[in-house]
Amino acid sequence: MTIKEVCEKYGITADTLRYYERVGVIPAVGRTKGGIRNYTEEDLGWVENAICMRSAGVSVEMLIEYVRLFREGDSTFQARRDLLAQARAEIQAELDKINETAKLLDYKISRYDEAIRTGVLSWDKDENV
Amino acid sequence: MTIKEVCEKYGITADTLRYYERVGVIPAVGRTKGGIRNYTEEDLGWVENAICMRSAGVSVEMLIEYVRLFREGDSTFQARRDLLAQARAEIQAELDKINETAKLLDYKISRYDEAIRTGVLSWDKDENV
DNA sequence: ATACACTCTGGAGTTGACTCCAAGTCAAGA
DNA sequence: TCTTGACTTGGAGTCAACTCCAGAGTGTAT
Repeated sequence: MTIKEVCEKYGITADTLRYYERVGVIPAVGRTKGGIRNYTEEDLGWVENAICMRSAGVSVEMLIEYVRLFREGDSTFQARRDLLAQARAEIQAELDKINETAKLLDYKISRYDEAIRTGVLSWDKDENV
Repeated sequence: MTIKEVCEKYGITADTLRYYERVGVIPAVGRTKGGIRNYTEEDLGWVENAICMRSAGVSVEMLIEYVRLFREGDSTFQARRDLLAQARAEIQAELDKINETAKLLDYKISRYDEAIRTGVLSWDKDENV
């Protein structure tokens, strides 16, 4: 699969794919004899994984570390598990923060709706913005 | 309240507080006659709000727009409500993505745990990394 | 009144994660 | 073979959101 096809499949730019490979977010992709990238199913698995993790805010640095450990082989199983667990904990913290903010936003929006509905366009003085 | 006290209260740097004020994430803070910031309870409400929204990934740009609308007065009630609703939708999308990734991570971690426990350090060939 | 910690401003620098570009190479169709 | 569009690399540029700095002013304790 060419880089263009991979881009279209995942809605990502070729520059980003090359960047991911260059810095090690995904392992090196095989090439044709002319030097052009030829993505295998396994490569696509790595690409998919990178996109999924990045979309959740897992850092590029952490993904690089994971690939590095993966390349070192079976002796890094525990280290890889621990890295994933760390990523999991980080995104859980993120989830908690976002949920809290979501609740606050829901409250604020309901207060605005009420104010707009009743025509009373003011807050209690003890209430923040 | 001085900037230092606000920093300590919220675990944020003075530079960030001044930055937020300079770009308009929070409205201008009152000063002593010598020109030193003196945060009121209302200012703290804005600071708290900014920190909460930023921690959930709401953009600085959106917070600036909210403060701008707020300063324009009651005629912007609907616009402010809509902006909050937009922020709410954005963080919901973020929540959905993170939850999806969390599930994948949980699965991967359980697979690693199983592999480590049984001593069988290999995946099925159809399974990605 | 002097020291010392704190604060001010404007502007430059940093970080993470891309994103773009130039100059050259590759490959499929006419 | 020639053209045209896609691909290559290395390196520079961009963007959001801070973060740091120099040089100057403030304020309080001795």
